[in-house]
Amino acid sequence: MQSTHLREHNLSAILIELATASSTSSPISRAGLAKRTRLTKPTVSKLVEELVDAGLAEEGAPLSAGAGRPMVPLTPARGTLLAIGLEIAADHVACLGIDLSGDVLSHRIEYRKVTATSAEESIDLAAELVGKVRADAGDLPVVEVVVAVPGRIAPDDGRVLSAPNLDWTEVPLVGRLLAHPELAGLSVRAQNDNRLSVLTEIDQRPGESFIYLRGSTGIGGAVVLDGALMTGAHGWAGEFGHTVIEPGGATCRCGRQGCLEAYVSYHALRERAGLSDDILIEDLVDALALTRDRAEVIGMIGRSLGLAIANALNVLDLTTVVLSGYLAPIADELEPVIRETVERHALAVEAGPVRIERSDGQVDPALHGAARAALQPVFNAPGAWITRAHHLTA
Amino acid sequence: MQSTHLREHNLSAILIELATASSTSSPISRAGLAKRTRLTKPTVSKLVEELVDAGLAEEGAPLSAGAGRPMVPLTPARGTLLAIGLEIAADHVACLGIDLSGDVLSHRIEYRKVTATSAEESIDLAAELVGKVRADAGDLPVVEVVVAVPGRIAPDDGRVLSAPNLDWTEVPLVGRLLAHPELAGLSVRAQNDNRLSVLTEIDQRPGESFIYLRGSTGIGGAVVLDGALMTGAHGWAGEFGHTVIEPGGATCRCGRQGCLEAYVSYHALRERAGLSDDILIEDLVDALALTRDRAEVIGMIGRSLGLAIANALNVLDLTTVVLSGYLAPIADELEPVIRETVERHALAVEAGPVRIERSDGQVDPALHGAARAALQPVFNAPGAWITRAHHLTA
DNA sequence: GCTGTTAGTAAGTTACCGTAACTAACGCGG
DNA sequence: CCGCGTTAGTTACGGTAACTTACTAACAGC
Repeated sequence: MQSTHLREHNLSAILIELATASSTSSPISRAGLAKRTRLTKPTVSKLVEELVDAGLAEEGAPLSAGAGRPMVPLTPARGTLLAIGLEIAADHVACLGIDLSGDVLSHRIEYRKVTATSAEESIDLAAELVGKVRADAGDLPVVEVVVAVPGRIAPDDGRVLSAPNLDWTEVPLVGRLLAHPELAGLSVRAQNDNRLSVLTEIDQRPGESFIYLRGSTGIGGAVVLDGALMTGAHGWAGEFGHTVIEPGGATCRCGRQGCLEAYVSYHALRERAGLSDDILIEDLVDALALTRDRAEVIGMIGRSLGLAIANALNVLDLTTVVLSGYLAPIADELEPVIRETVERHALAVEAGPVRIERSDGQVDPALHGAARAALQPVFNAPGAWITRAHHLTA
Repeated sequence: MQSTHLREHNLSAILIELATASSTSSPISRAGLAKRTRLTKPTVSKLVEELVDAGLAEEGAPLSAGAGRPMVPLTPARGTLLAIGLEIAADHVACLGIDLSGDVLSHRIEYRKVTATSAEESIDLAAELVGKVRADAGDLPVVEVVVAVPGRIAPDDGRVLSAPNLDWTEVPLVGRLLAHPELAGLSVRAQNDNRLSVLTEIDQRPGESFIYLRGSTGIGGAVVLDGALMTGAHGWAGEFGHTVIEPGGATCRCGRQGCLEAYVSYHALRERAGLSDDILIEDLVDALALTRDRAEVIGMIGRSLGLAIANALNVLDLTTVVLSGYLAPIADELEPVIRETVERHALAVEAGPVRIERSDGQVDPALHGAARAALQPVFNAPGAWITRAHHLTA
């Protein structure tokens, strides 16, 4: 490592610590940061000064806590920069602008059947929303734009390879977005919506390791190790949807047999119960419970998930599972079934209890996750951002 | 990070780069190290000088390669320190002493049925072997002693919780080793033998990500991400032996049903074919082929492994699988069967080919891995080792 | 022998962080 | 109400690691 990078590293460590502290517990002081980062007080003071000057951190009013001089609480600055999340989903296009503190500066959403229009129209609409959000926020410097798409994305150029729920194949998403004046000169990245959803969960559980399972039209997921999202060779580590839970079992839409999604995805559950496709994902379980015994429905979903989870736990040796999407509302019902199945199959439980928890996430985790992902450059390299922002405003 | 740690970090980076370069390709020069580590030439020169002075690196004779001044090749020093690996297996106790270059300075092995004697006797024998190896190597400063045990180990105090193949339960292995004069004052750690085996494979594939499967009495394994062994919450991430490949299937020794080990472990295969337990692990497949069609045997093993591998690949999104232990000699036969099973079940193959490879590892990977693990402190903190070694010799 | 090229060294500078000692601002107890 | 202990934060200074620039060393090819 070069000595120049040392400062950047420490600056980043301080800013991250500052953000996690003020989101999980209370604001933190310079002295507190010094303890956490193991840097000395003068060093922290100097770096914090730089962050405050650059509009990345804010001092609050001195706060007394018992004896001693009151601390000056530090928080991530509000309203000084803009990180933009975009979401293109089957039934809506949305744009969210947040600042470094995570506060929402603007939220624009347009409901429409994306499948009913061309991909180009949807992308143009998205670009339009970005323009409105930028205007709402008062033309703050933009860190990055991250787009959430329910499909597979080429890691090199942000091409959407395939997004079945949008009826998209080979759509040059990022390329077309960049062509719009609203996004000219910005850094734009595209990511799978499931992988972005988990970022909001990582915010809630800093530094933890867990398996994330999200039920939507399919079953998405991710693996988080020590607070870092695992990518894998092609960027879909933790996509549990096509884990085989029954060799030679039911045929899945992917053509294989016995996949998890062949049993507990929205489409599989709906079709096997003979329900119409007008039914909303979040109402699915309630609707199924009308046709059959609710315990039976929950049992079936829980056992299928349990098998997939058990194998994942065996391979990864983790102890926490977080249920999200349409699984979150029924997490408490599912928990005993999943637990029983996991304990029957997973070796890991011998070492201690497995925790199956409900995600208490945002309304739209993919959109929020995208916006949060768009903040990353600032947290990873505050110094670089400071010089960049300086050039942008000058 | 503190500025004091910067030097240690760079020293470590240089030493590691030096070791990987001289093991994979040819020796490397100061200028080459500067390019790889992105440090400047003067910085590298200074740090290399420190390594050479401390007996961690060696200069070779100048070597001309085309135009320009010939480079001075640098290699890890040989014969200046001792890292000790111990192995306690069902039929032998072995000790291996290597230096920083990986050269074997001494190898002592005693064949005996460890189950036939008490745990204490075996540990005493191991300590004795350590003494001999230290004498063989000429009383060099010892970095660390790492013990490979086929069982579960308490991470805090090196107690063996259970080692079925040794008939051990609750054996204070590290504690008793430390009580011997041959190991007085040394740093001693115990680790599972499968997890140590993979270290030799990591040496062969620096920086790669892969799944490692080792067939011995059970099916052990590990997950390697970017050259780093994944640990998991309890240190057994990648233990594929108890992955469920057939819900409600054959009963395993662990009490669960349908585990991989219930199908393709040494004991499972041997017992189902009605063979005696005198048969060696490496001869098992040949012996099975006498009772049945060889293709049938290979097919059965391959399909079972394939299911477990497919699920692991789905979860981890990796592309390389390395077969080791008794699986290595038959890897070429297994490959088509595993490939076919994996391609039928794994989603990851859609993005590219899955490579199923044979480990061309050492004769005794666990022992070599243990010795290599005992080198780690030097690579991780060369500066700390230098001052420590200075104290030891003074 | 000249030139271009690559390896390595030397001297001086920059810059980051740590140490030590200070001031600031509080609560508390006499 | 005034010191005293305590915690927060700053100032001044020094050490040290790495970078910059400029050099020498040693080769190949013409």
